[in-house]
Amino acid sequence: MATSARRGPYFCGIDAAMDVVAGKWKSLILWELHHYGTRRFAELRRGLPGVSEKMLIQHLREMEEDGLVHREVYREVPPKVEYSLTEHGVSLNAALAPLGKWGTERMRRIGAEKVSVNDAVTVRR
Amino acid sequence: MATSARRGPYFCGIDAAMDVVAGKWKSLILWELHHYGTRRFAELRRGLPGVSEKMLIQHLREMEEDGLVHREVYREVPPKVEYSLTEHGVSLNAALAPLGKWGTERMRRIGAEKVSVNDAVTVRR
DNA sequence: CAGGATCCTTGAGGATACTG
DNA sequence: CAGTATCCTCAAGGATCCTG
Repeated sequence: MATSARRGPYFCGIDAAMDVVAGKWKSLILWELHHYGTRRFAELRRGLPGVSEKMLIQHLREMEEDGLVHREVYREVPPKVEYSLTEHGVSLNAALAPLGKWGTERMRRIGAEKVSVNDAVTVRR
Repeated sequence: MATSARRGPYFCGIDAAMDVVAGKWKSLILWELHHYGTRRFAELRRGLPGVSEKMLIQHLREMEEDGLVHREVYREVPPKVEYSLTEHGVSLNAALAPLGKWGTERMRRIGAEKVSVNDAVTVRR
């Protein structure tokens, strides 16, 4: 099994929350699922420019295991799987909002660019 | 120079904030400095059981560079250096509060332990 | 006391190819 | 379409020793 959250022991609440949010794309997945309500695998893939299939599925599995994401499988051909947030996922997303605001403000302060879709793939150091 | 924040481009505000908070001990340093107002190097070291001197100074330097921490040097013998939060550091700490609350709630849900001082050194995988 | 300088381990994340 | 399975890179973090 791939790496998931430690599930403690933790130094404090932030430590416990970061444990679940850590991972390059998790906060983005959270945002995407919150924004669209429900998303298929390929849709998420397109929504997160630069993510590999491996990392996407790995993060989704971990978030499912951590009770943030619900995975709904439709037994059809071709396969169809829909991801959505659980109530814990929704509440985590809400708890992240102030941090997001702070970050946006910081971007303005230091004059940081937003990543454009075209160079998204090569953008992260 | 050791690794610091990317300073963009970012996908979103959370991305930008996480960039600055990432690092194993940064949120703890933030909390410690906020709680005590001002702390010396050795005091921080004792307050963060398990941190190495290298990581502590590295994180402090990065946080200083990112405008979160103020470093005050007293030209005495023996040396004395005091660290404190800038107003940006204080506001970041405030923005982290809801996440901390969420994490505390999660710890309660999954029955995670708080790390005790004695096993703190060996606790993180 | 408050760091610097080095060397080393480990695991997150990436690239690529394959499958039910 | 929605994943698996491998192999590989690279940098965060740890251990240890040294210094103004």
